[in-house]
Amino acid sequence: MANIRDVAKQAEVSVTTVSRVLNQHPYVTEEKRVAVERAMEELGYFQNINAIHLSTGETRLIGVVIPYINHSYFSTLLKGIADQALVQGYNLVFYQTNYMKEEEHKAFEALKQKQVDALLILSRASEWEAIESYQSFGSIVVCETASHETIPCVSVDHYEAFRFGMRYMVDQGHQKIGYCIGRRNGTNSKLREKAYCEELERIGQPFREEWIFNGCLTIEDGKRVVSEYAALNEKPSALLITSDQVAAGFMMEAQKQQIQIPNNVAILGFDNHPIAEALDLTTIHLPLHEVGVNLVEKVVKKDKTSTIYPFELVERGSV
Amino acid sequence: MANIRDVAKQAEVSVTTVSRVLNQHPYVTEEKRVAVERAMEELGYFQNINAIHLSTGETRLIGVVIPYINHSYFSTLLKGIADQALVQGYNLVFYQTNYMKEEEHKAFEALKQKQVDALLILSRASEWEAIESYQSFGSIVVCETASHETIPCVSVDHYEAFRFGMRYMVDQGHQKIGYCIGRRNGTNSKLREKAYCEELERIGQPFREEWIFNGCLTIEDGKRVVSEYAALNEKPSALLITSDQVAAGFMMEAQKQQIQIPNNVAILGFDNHPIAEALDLTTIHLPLHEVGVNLVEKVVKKDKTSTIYPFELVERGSV
DNA sequence: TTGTAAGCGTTATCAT
DNA sequence: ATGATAACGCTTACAA
Repeated sequence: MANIRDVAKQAEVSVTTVSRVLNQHPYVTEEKRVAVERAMEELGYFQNINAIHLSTGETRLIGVVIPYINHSYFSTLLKGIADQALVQGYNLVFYQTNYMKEEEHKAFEALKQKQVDALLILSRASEWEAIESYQSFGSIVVCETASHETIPCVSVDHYEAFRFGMRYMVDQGHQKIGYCIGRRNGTNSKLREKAYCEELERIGQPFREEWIFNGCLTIEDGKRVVSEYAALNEKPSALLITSDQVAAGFMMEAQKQQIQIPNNVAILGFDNHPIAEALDLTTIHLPLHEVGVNLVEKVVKKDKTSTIYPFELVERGSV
Repeated sequence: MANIRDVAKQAEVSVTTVSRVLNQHPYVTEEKRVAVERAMEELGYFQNINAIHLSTGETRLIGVVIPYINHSYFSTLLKGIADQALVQGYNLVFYQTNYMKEEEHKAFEALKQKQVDALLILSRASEWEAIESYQSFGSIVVCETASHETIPCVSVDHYEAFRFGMRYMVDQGHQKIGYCIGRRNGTNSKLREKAYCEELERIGQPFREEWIFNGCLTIEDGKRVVSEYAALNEKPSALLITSDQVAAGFMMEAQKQQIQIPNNVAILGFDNHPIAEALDLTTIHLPLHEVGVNLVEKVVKKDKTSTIYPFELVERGSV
């Protein structure tokens, strides 16, 4: 484990000179450079990155706060993040939180302790205030529709997307509309609930608690919803499902139970995951990969502005 | 940015004492502990983790080499890894490689430079020799069936699983069997090809290149294979598909094209992803979450042994 | 039980 | 162009 001093000694130069060739600074003669390079070779020298981190106060590491690491929505986002991190020469450290504030807190502390230069929060349980109090330790960007005064956000406009979905269903002649949501008390979800209520009001329909299916994240959840739906006395004729995975689970199970889509119930998914095309599921395309890319760009540039990405309806056969 | 010396001064103790309370060492009186804690409070002190890393030579970071971050097989593995890392108090740094040796090399260098304490290689393009040459810098575990002399491996027995799948198809009366594979030249894939050829020989069937579908990773690939299959003059009556995602893509597209499963072609998937149950896909269950957990346990314990996990047939309606 | 001081391996400032 | 030397902030012998 030779260090920079050993190399300097071996090459008969100062550590500064070694550091200079290491960092390709100008002002070092070809002669010395060669000597240093030979010494490094001979000693099998390599840099200790932690010493560099300590000295520079930078790590070129971005922390990513993510509830579930193998969830289709998040892993699409992640792909964009990872692709762009590669481009920018950053590495990623993952903090899988399961929406536990305690785990999110660990990520915040990592920023504070300079384990990472910056933080990307893909979804959160913590309050804005908690995040705000850590901003002085590094750049933080949140993947959320809500725009905060001082914390930059990048996301899709989930409120508008949902409202658009509602109107689309109404335009197709539906009045009795329910929906499936991942985590009802999440920020984006509250936005969607707001859009839902507003549209219901607009078309003069009552709010029916039992038409909101909560905890919908996976294919299995979609299957479960079919049973819940089937057990309903009064059934909605249309369902907005905020994840194509869940919608897919619903469709596959519905087929088994002879529930016809869209005849018995129309389905609108969100994401435009490949599974949607395979199942001929009408869905709202969300540019998640681009959001991921932008998240990294913003956090690296320390860009304090927020960006909202557009969504797009993809009409197929489920509505 | 107060440091440990500032705290020591403020509390009127030595830095060692501060370090002791920081690391909850014994041999520090309640009185001093309180004084130190007060000083830390007053100064808003927090540790700089890079200094700790430099000093201890440890980071409690595990590097994960992964080809694609949003691929169902890998993200299931990842979930197990992340869950266990949480338990063990390690964080994860991701090196998404797209199977580029150059990117894998970066991860190896990170280990060498002590950016991470250990490395988990979920799949690789690099040679064994390359990996071997980095073993002296930290614990490395590879997720692969092949057992290497000195490099510990944890995986499912892909050879046996595939062979079992072949025999199962044969037992169900199939003689004309093809298969879909992700990356034909991967280690696990070669093992599967070996099993394939051996079984073909056993039942006296010729090897048909055109019955091997390569590059099958996603739902879309499964769809594509349906077209390729449909275009075949002589068609296999059974297909082993080494990923449930691909199998799902195949099944959904097959249904559109009125190809009946299992009547026209029997399908056997691998993984037992939730999508398999939803589609009534017969599949071979691979305990990927457990593999992920074991990968972390092994790398943390510096356990040099290899472990192979059992698989299990899940019979449903596609064969 | 507490403290002094020597690392850990860099980078960066300031001379020369 | 090159080099001393002081940070960076912590841990850990060793001494007391």
